[in-house]
Amino acid sequence: MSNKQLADIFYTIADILEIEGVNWKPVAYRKAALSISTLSGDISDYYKNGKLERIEGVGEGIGKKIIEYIKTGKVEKYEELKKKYPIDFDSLRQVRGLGPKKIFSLYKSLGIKNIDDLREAVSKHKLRELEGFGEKTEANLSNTLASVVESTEKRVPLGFMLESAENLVSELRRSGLFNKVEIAGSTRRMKETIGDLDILATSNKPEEAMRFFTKMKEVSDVLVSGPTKTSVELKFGLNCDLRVVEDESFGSAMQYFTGNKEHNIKLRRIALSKGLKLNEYGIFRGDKKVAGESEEGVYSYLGLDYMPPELREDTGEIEAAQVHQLPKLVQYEEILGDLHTHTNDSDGADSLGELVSEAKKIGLKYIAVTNHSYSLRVSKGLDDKRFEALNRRIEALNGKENFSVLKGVELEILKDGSLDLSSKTLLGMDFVIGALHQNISNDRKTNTDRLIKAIESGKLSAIAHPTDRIIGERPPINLDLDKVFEACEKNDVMLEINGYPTRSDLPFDLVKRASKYRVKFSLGSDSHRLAHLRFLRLATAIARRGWLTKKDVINTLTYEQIIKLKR
DNA sequence: GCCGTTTTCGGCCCGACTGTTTTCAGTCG
Repeated sequence: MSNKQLADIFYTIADILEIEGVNWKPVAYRKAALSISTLSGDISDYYKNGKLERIEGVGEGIGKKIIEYIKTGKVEKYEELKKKYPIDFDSLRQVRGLGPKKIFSLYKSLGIKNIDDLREAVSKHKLRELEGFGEKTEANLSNTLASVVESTEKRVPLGFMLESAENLVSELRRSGLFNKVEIAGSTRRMKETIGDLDILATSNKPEEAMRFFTKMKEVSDVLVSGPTKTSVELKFGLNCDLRVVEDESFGSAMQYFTGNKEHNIKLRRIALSKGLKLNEYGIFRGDKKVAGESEEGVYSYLGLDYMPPELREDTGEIEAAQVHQLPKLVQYEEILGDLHTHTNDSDGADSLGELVSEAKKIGLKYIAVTNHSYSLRVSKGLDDKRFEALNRRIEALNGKENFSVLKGVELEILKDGSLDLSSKTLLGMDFVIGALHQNISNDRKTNTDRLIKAIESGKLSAIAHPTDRIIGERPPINLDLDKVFEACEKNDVMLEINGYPTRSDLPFDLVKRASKYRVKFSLGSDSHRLAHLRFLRLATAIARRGWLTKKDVINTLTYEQIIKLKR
């Protein structure tokens, strides 16, 4: 049972209802499906807590079907519809260019039920005869099918491609063909993973500019090309849309293409309720354009405070902006140091000296060196004695050239919740991050009790990457997070926001949830080599996406202030 | 089927591109 399976059921119900010509219900089912597939916790937890109808797009009817699914593993309405239309919508939907109408048309005329049937029909050139299809469509489908397997759900962690994206934009700017070029979309919102790259530009020579873009060395294929919109496939494994708009519409276009979709839809509803029309070209009263040149102008005309892109997820920011209650988010420049790094004393690639000089170079004021403790053998964890020696080396470096190093450890929390180093060693540390790395596939209570025992030890400064998820590899471990947050509040233990791209942990929605408790957050890059220090920026982005302010984040404190926080 | 400063009925975001068709339906974001 999973959120995704349930979401797929609702997507399929939506597709079938659309085929049958039913109005609006498909919209409702899709909306619910989207909400469910992007939920942070398991859907059955929402049911247990009586919060099903708090999920956006879930009302009485869909709520009943969710309960039916949780209790029986099935949704009767779905089973009925599937009997009538035995089509594998889940996989066919993934094929670019196929929507419910075309899928049904293929089924009705050729009996195509799944991807294999489709492959065969395409290879026998059967599609070109069908009404509404043609040779071009058949050829496009043939191309798409060749890559359909690897292309499904290929979201990439933001941190791994942010620099490439920024380089691409710099290259466009250097061409001299554009007036403005900016990154939009989920990259601008600093979402933890991105599915494609959106770039927005203005130009006096749009055709020439588009041609330049399609010929760039980073481009491997051109998917769509028009005067205002061009989509390409990039060699570093992402699709990229470039849109060119007029300068006078740049603000509303930035707003529109930054999203997210739900945020935009809500904005348009607000515009409608004020007798206005909002689109990517501006705000219009009748035919008269009343805003659109700047993004601030768009929000302010709708009676809203300006919202930093990181907040635009439709998780309450619009409502807060209406009553001027948006938080003043922690700024990237306010982060003075990195509180999670490794050297080659455990599993890092570089020496203490190299790490320190690189950190200084990029403008940090301090770092905590937090190597692994003894029991994490695969990472060459240090025992009490080796930490003692390392800490002497750190002390010798300290305070020189306006830079400081905190003596730290990423400490293994053992199977029974006890700690991996002696109390004496831990008391000599400036920053202790407790972590679960091993024996983590236990039940919820076992995991939660183990972590809480460590939190109550009085020896921890923070919990490292609290959910332990690895994006694309493994789901979060089974934990009662509210109990964990509560224990952190009681025992003055911080929560880490780990900016390493495949961790991004805590995730932003849980940061927001945790901040309802009186807890502080520590940011760390989890650097294992010099180039990783840049991931501190991503941890800051998650903090901002989780609505944190300067006072919530201890990396805004100076070294002297942090060591005074000692346990 | 959902939802509410349009509030328990009557709306539901909006435009670009493509391919097929010759004025538009389907798909996508």
